[in-house]
Parts: sequence; C-alpha cells; structure tokens
Amino acid sequence: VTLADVASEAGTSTAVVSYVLNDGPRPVATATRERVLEAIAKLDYTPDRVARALRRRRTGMVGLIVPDVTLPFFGTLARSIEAAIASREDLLITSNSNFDPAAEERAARAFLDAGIDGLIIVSEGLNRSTSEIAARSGVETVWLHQQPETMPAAVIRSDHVTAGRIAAEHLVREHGRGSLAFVGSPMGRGTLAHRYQGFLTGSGNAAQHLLATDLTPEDAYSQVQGLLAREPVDGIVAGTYGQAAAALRAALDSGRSVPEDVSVVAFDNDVRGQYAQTVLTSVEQDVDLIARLAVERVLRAPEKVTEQTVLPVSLLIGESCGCSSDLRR
Amino acid sequence: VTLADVASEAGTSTAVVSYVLNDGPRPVATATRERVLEAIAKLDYTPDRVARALRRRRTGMVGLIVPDVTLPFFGTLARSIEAAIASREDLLITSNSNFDPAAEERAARAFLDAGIDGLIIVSEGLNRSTSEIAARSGVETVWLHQQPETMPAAVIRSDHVTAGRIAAEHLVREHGRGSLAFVGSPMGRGTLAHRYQGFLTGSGNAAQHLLATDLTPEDAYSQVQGLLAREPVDGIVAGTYGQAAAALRAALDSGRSVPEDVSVVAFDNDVRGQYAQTVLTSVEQDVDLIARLAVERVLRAPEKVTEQTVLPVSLLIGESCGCSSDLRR
DNA sequence: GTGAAAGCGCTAACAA
DNA sequence: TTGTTAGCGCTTTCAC
Repeated sequence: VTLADVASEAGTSTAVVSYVLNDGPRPVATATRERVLEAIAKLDYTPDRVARALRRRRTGMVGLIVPDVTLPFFGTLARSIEAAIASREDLLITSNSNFDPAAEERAARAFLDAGIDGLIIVSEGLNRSTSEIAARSGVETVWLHQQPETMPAAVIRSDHVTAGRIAAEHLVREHGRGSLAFVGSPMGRGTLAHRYQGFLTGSGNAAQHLLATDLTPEDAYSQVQGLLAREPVDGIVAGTYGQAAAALRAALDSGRSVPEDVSVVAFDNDVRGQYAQTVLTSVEQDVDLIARLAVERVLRAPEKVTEQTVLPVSLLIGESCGCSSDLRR
Repeated sequence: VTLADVASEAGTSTAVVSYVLNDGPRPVATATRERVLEAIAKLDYTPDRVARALRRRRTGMVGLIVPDVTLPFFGTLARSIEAAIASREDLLITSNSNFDPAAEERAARAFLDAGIDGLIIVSEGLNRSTSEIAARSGVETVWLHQQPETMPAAVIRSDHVTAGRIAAEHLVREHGRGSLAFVGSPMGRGTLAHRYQGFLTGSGNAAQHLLATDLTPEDAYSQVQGLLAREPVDGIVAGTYGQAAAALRAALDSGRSVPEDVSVVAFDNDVRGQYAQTVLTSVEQDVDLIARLAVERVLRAPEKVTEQTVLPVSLLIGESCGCSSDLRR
C-alpha cells in the first residue's frame, strides 16, 4: 500500500499526504489532515523507506565497524550505540573487521554504497585508506578508541594515558607494589601505547617489565607465566580485559596468590566478570557517553562535538588489586 | 556520478551499462563492454544501492534481532551471522530487544519498513505478534534458539533437551554425583524448559533441586548460596553460561571446592571463559552452523532447509566438572 | 490550502 | 546487439 493509495482513499493529493506525514513544509487544513490520518490507519500504511531514501538522499542508517563484537568492550559499545541510534528511529548496520584493515575498508565501502548517513569506526590504529574513503564520501565519520594524531578526523576516545597512570598509581600508592609489569602491545600511537605511556608515568621506578604481546589472552598467559617463573613481580597491569584475566590465571598457575602475592589491574570492564572467582579491578571507560556522543556527532549538530573529544576514565575496584580481599570467602 | 554519466562517457545507453554491471539478461558486444568498463573505471562509478533497491524491490539487507549482543552466546551468534552475510555482499542491520517483546516488535517493524530481504530473530519464547508481522510482510523469517511449537514458523535451534540430558548424565555417570540442582527459569516451552526437561531425564533420581531463577547471574548467585547453606548438593547444572559462572562463585563463597565438592556444568560457551580460574565444563551449540543455516534460509534456497531444524550439541570438558582437575595449578 | 507533475538512479520490458 | 522509455514510491517545486 502506497502513498498514492492513501491519497485516493482520503480524496486528496499525494503532496498533501506527504505534508501530513512530515509536518510541513506547508500547512494542511485540519479536516483534510483528519481524513488523511484515517486513511493511513485504515490502510495500515507505512512509508517505504527505500523510496523515501532515494528522494531525500538520506537513508536513516548509520554504519558501525568494530573489530569484534564478541569482545566485551566492543560488544558493550555496539549495544549502546544501537540503543542511541534506535531511539532516533534510525537503523544501525554493523560489521566486524577482525582487526584487519582490508576488511575494515571493505566494510566502509559497502556501507557508503548503501547510503549511510553516518559512519562510526572503532579501530586499533587509524587506517589511512579507510579514512580517506570516508572523507571523500562526505559522510559524517567519527573514530572511536584509537589514536587521534595520524590525520585530521573526528575522534571520540577516553583518556587512555590517564587510565594507564591511574592503574599504576593505584598499585604503587595504595598497595605498595614495587615491581610492576605491563602486559600488552604498546606499538604505535594507539590505545595501548597511551595506556603504557601512562603506566610508565604512574609507576615511576616501580615499572620493571614490559611484556610485548599480541592482542590475545593466549600470549598474555604464556608470557606472564614465563616472567613469573624468573622474576619477583608483585603487580601486573594488562592492556585489555581479556589479557588481564589470562594474566591472573597465569599468576595462579605459577603458584602465586592474587591479590596477596600479585595485584592485577585491567582496563575496560566486562559485566560478566562480576561473578568471576576474582573480580578484576580495572580502569573503565564511560561507554554510554562515548556512544551517545558518537551518535550525536554523526547524526546531529556536528558542530556541538569538537574534533578531538577526550573523555574521563574511572577506577573500578574489584578483588584483584587487594583493596577488598577480605570480601572473598 | 550516475549510470547515465557512464553511458554517455562510453557512448552507449544506460540499459547496456546496466547489462554489463549485472551480467545480462542480454549479451553485450565485447567492444562495448570494454568501453563501458573503462568509463566505469575512469569515472570511479559505484551503483547507488538505494536506487537499485527501489527498482529491484530488494535491498540486500538482512535484519537480526537478538536479546543482547553483550551476552556471549548472542554476541558470538551475531558475529557469525554477520560474517555469513558479508560474504554474500549483503548487509546486516542489528537490534537488541533486551528480552522485551515490545522492543522486538518495534525492531521488526522498523526493519521491515526498511525493506530487508530476510529477518533472523533470536528470542526467548516466540513472540506471537512479532511473528505475525513478519509473516504478513512476506519476508523470509527464521527464528533461532527458542521453542518451535507455538506456531508455524521456520526454526533453527540446537537440541536443548539432549543438551540438558548430556549435562546431567555426565555428572551422574562420570563423576558419581548423586544430588543435583538445576539453576534457571524453565518456564514455558523455551530453551531453558528443554534443558531442564533433559536434565530430569539424564539425572534420574539424582535430580534433587530446582532453583527457579530469573535470567540474571545475580539471582543464580544468591539462590545457589542459599541452597548450599542447607543442602548437600554435589552437582549444579546452570541454564546459562553467566549463571553457571555465578553458581560456581557462590559455591566457592559457601566454602565448597569446585570441582572437588561440587561439580558445575554450563550451557553454551564463552571463549573468554578459557582463562577463568576454573574453566567451565559446558554443553555447547554449533554457533557457526546455526548462523550459516539461518543466512542460507533467509537469503537463498529456502526449500533446502526444513522448517524445523534441530542441530546437535556437544560436551566441552573444562575444569568445573572434575574431569581435568589435575590440569590446574 | 491544495493539486499536478517532475524526478531521485536504477532496471526491465519493449522496440528496433 | 543496442536504444528508448516507463516507472519503483516518495518529496518538492510550482501553479492555482
């Protein structure tokens, strides 16, 4: 059932029906409006979004590219973004890049061809060719969760440097830890590089070890186990939540107690970790805020969000640092 | 840059350009084809998917409604489905229903208005009004992960009854457990009801307790803790992965050892659980297969997948049942 | 305050 | 083998 059907049912023109549906741009007599609304109800009419998109040159769809929705931080972010989008009656197309720049680029192209109105990209390391494609398309684009220095683009991210500092300082100041290890891959200028930079600042000469791993928990596990076999480490800061969990397990498997012998601090948060055997202490981001600002940025008043937005982080106390070890058992 | 531009650049008609782009339906002379391809390359032309969708009456988009992508099973499923969709050059629109039938229905309407070609719904308890909307729209729809008996609709799901039976039998036969509790909300005819039904079959007279919880880990935690304070339970089967983790923690907090005093078995799987302090033993579904069949069902040859598809499950041994307790520490 | 008509970019039917 | 044209359903001039 089309708009023309409604118009003939209501005994008026398609233009008028369109005015009623979209509140203007021209006024409609109350009587006519009534008849149109009745006709719409009677015929159970819903506008065809495809035709509308063709005419308006606006699809009402936003594209989201994340490395992997199954990772807790990205999953939470994806859900928050979807909620923000849906509350505006828009639709969200999602794709997983698996940390692969080529896949990221493919997804961006596909989304752009589909006529998205906005693009949100969560990526480790700004992918230059993807950002060029996005810029050329003229579609509002915002990058989350990676480094902003590479090229001019709108970025919304947390203050990862401070996050790293907070993590280290907590271990040094509150728990008197003196031999810390950072687990992660602080290459380049991404999130982990920032966290490591903050870690160095916050730990001072307590920073003893850097375990340069890939992004997997597997690698974190084996490297931490190796380290603990030969060094008297008493504090671990791990670059991602999954790696922190693996590091914790490695510490236990090496015969250490957590948090008695070794304190562990993670980044981000995973609600599912709240019933882990040892709840991880971690420095978390305000995911909902990031999501809201990102959606705002791409769909509404772009001027209201500055190009480089850096958001605060906060320490979430768990059981892995030592603050609340008395809560267990 | 439009198709008409390409046509004039190549000195031919739009129809011919369209034929080249879509391989037919009519043949194009090699020389002409060459010129068209050159023009496309020169102008860097990409077809407008919106216009194409309006004309073809096919958008190349599939809708997916899940309760919550941040829950590990749904997240994994969403990623697998997205991968299957993307490999066909289609696009996936996702929405989270939060287990709310009204939200599910809203999402379905929005997707249908957007002109999706297929709809995949993951839901606890088939929502009748959503399924009516989907049916009326004529869009290929498939339901995953819930009960099939309510009304005629294509369903692809795992054999949850067998899953429950396997879980219980493992505890009884392999570990000699004699006093089992089931944690979950086996109301109605959904996934959990099936699992509980299988649990009863598999445990025989070892089935001693049913803790009727809501879907949250919180409730599982407190009810398990309450139960263990007064009963000599030696085996727990929990309806969801998150509840199993909470149940395990509750057992530890009640002074029990896992798996020595109490064995725990979960359902589904969470890769992130592989570095938990006690890796959960669980009965898992073949998520990739479910995803592939679902996408196949909605986008291709619907006849090839029967209306009610029930897929096998398998036991994944972890550390929480007792099989490999010697692997720890 | 309302109606007629053009046209978004593409595909498919028809004609040549 | 190629060209012409109608039209998908909607929005927006423009004329009345």
